[in-house]
Amino acid sequence: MTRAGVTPERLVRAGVELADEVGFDGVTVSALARRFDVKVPSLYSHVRNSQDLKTRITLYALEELADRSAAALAGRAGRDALIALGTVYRDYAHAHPGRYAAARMRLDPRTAATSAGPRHSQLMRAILLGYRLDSTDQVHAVRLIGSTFHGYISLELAGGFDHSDPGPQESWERIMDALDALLRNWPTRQPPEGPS
Amino acid sequence: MTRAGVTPERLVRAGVELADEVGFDGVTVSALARRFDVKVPSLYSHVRNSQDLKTRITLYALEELADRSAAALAGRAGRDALIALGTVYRDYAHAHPGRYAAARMRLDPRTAATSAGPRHSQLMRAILLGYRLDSTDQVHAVRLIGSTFHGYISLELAGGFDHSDPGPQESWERIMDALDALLRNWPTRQPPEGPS
DNA sequence: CCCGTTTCCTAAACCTACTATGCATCAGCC
DNA sequence: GGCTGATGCATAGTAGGTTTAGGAAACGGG
Repeated sequence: MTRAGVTPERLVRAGVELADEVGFDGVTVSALARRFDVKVPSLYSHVRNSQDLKTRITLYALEELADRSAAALAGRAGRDALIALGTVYRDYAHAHPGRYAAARMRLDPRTAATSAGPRHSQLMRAILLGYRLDSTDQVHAVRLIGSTFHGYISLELAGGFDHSDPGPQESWERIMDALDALLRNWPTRQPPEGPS
Repeated sequence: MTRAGVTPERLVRAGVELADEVGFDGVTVSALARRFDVKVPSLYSHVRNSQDLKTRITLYALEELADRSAAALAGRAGRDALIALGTVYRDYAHAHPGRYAAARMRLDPRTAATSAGPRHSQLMRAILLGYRLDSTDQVHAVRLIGSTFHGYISLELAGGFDHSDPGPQESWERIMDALDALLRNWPTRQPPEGPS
């Protein structure tokens, strides 16, 4: 009975790859045990339960995505920064759909606080430095950008743009343009009536 | 052995309610059988399998949401229409999170084509009649609006805005303002540099 | 009233999560 | 080199999910 060499770290790594192959929901203790050629209960020495496993995968994905975001944002501001961050998210979701799904899983507040989540908020906020928004508008703008990024990626991955004409890449670029224009010209309050 | 009176329609209705109570993922044939006080295999006379059940729930939710959207859009245009549609989506997601999740499930192309999905596209496009966009920009604008709506609702439901200050209602209103401003002033192409 | 259809059942095969428990192996110490 | 304790992995078993096969009982039309 030679040992398979299971460790929590290797489990998470394998879980991350499994997620990209079969989807985050397909990450089960059983599937992971098969991958290690080990019986299911053996994994419970290394991971508390299925939830714990998924949480670790989520934390891994959040870190990885935050690292890539930080790298992409270095030295960029305004429109460049906006597009760079959006592209990192979108590329990550395409290359690693399981990890992207994992990164969206809700964490309990205590775990979330020590995750890379706050780093993501920081980075998102950094984009706005290139645009002149007062501090209360910044929160709203961050939420708008986050919503649009996530919404677009989510719909695109779900195949929502598959059967209509302009490719998703073109729409993405136009939407980045639109967001940039919006941030440069953020409406002060209830905008006036009539044409511009 | 008095009959329980299970029909596909009643199953879907119950499944829809169950989804709102325990989440769309919690809709299982077993849970539904318990709700009807009937043994699990009995349901397989009325529904092909678990996937079929979920598809039917999705179709129901898509219809219902399209009906509400159409009602809300009647007689409205431009900014009013934009906010009305967004509010319908968001209110629906809050009141019926399970149905909203169901409505986002991917359908196979054949089923999708006969679903209320196309109606949703139509309604979304109708909003843009109040704004002057050329037809290629319309597709991009529809995708932007859809992404932002879905992204915001998704993040809000996932608790993403729970632990920071301005309430989600305020951000939502400001984002509707921003979208309206953007649509009234849609950037023609790569926008010029420099301040506005 | 009786027969066919429908509705629901039991039984059983197979998946996943998880717990309890036990044995084998490895590291370190004498 | 052999003992000892911690660790790695296994077997066994509970519990709940999906699904198929086949059978009995209720309902409804002739």
